[in-house]
Amino acid sequence: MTSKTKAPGADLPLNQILAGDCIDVMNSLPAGSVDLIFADPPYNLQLKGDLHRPDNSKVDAVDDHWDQFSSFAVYDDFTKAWLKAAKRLLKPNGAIWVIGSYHNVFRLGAELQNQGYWLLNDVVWRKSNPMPNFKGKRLTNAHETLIWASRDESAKYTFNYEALKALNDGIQMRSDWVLPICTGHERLKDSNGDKAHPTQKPESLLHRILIATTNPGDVVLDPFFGTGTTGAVAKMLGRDFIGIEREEAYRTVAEARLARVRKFDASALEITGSKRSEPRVPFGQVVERGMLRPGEELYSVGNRYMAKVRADGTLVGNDVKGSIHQVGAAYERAPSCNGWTYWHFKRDGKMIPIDILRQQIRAEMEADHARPN
Amino acid sequence: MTSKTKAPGADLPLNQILAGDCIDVMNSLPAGSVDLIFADPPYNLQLKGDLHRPDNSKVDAVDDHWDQFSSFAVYDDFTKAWLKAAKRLLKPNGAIWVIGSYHNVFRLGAELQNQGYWLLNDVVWRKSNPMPNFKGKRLTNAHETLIWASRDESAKYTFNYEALKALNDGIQMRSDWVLPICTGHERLKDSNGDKAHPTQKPESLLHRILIATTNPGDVVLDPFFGTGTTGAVAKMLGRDFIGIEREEAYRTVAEARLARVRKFDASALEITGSKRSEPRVPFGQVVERGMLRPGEELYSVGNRYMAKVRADGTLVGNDVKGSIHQVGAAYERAPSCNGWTYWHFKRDGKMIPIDILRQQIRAEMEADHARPN
DNA sequence: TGTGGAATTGAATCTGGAT
DNA sequence: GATCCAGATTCAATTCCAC
Repeated sequence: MTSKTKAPGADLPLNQILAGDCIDVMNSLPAGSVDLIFADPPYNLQLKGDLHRPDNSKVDAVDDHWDQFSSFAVYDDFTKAWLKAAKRLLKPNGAIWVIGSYHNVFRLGAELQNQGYWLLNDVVWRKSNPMPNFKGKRLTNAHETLIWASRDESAKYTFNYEALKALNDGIQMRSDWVLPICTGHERLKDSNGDKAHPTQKPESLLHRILIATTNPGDVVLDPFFGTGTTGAVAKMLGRDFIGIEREEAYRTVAEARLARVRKFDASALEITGSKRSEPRVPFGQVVERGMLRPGEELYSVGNRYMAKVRADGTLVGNDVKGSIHQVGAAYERAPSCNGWTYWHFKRDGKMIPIDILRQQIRAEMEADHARPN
Repeated sequence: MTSKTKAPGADLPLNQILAGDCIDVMNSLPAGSVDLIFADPPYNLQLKGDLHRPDNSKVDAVDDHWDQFSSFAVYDDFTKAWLKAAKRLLKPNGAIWVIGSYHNVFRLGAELQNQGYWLLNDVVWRKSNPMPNFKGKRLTNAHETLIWASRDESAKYTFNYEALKALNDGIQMRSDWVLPICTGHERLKDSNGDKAHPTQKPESLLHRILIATTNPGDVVLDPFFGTGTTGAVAKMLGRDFIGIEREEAYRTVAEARLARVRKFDASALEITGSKRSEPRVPFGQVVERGMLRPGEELYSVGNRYMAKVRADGTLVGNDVKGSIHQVGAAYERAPSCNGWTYWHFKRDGKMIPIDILRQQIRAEMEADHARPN
């Protein structure tokens, strides 16, 4: 382990996991010594009873003691304190990433602003495989929010624009990132075979963050280190890290994990490869976008049947309601039907298949993806 | 314009644009009279003199000298005031949507929580055609954030789950919505041919919001009405609206726009409903009507368990007696069980779920209800 | 060893009406 | 307000297991 010429404090405990409360530990480190902070603080979930899936299995909820706060005021005090300690540690051109859900992220963002951090972007992690909403009472909670902020308005923060553009097939990176949640072999297990940490983040997320906003040799601090995803990716990418973790069980898992990591593991670079396939277009989008109006009549192939569009993107015909596919199948007494090619709308006396509209939407998406700059 | 019997205040100024400051106007309206609020508040922190404290005290100009902290405080005062006025207007089961970007949305969300609104989801509007980032210094700002919250934790808010699922081709709607920004003929122009409003929202966004969280006849308030997207979509979808707008120029454009809008057919506004709203059928009715006889045997899913029907509509199995749900739950050692789909009876050697019998009874009730007297 | 179907699982503020 | 209880409710990815 070499001391860094860039670092003001040569005594910086690099590439280690420090035990203890993150505020105390941060305050013990030299000011202005860290390039980037990644922080995944407790979300302050306020869960009531148990939640069961439709098959009656029980959801393994986040009920850990470290996520319990008695009020927003207590949570805000905690947030104020660690953000203040974090700011002191940042170099003048340093930056921070925080991640949260709607339970806590508004409080994080507001306090960042209050303390004079300068918000650069909010970034949405769109989960490709989120947990569904089992009770049908809300929207599927399919994303988390990250906030990227520099130490203050004058900071000359690091942003590797071209590297991110390259990661995104040559198109500039947007503020919404589609990445899968952490599952499979990447998900660390404890000795019982249960998940070692309830909220382990995927390496692909940290990979993108570190590629975007650090350079090799930078010092990355994670005050809520958990099972050490930040440290693992930092090590792979040739960045130095400092982890802080209060729970001994997490530290143990993280130490073992870090020992297994190899620097510049080429496979890490392939994690975020983009998949190109024809995107699914729900018929409802055609209605929402006003390409067809609720009440408008659609006609079947051969003009034998008619059905009307409803505001929720279903069709209603004679005694039949349902999707474009279901109503088509019912009329034809067929087990299935491709509604996109079956149904037509009239324009200037001509019958036009609704698939034209889907192609228009796809063309827009394609044009957007291919737009230069 | 008809007065609504549902509304507590028959003097509610429905389907109009009210001129004036939104806080003053909201405070002049009767409490508990609005089903849904959609709010797109200004997020300009440069405060071009258009924000003032609730007590109307003059705010020191911030355009001459950037003072971040005082400007946040002023913005927070403004947010507090209008959210408080909004909460007073909501019916007990009412809800609110607010939209913002990273400049203001964290302050909005935190204040919603502070005031006791109950956050239901944060929703990401993922723009399919955002403005690119020209300088290459940050990520393309390709989304805005909406927050959906009920008036308080106990509110029985409206959520048309099945309709949204239909809009999304049969898969439950997620918290990230991909919709294009408002362009083309939908984008309103002023007499110079310039865009009439800098942040006109697409009708598709309001369509989804109103389908999701209102029913026909509901009262929707927009305190920052602008060019009236909320009113236009509300009118199309058979909802009543109240708009508040301070700027005469926007009111003029909105009035003209609303005059052009036509309501959709009633049949087109019918949406896919929830099973919860179907009438409850006691299992005892199945026995009373002779569809199953006392003593008849029912078999569980997978044919593993058996129970006998008793004359009072309960079941008796091995050491278990009770409702179809209770006996099913006991056999499965599950916290609950839907007996209607769990139990099957035999006819001609085939296993048929007893839910078929419930559907027959419901169909009879339907036919009976529809029969003219 | 391959393949197809069943089982498992993930940061969750996840019911509602009658009594 | 607390309690009881009918009965409605899931998507994608991975792993496990039977054959």
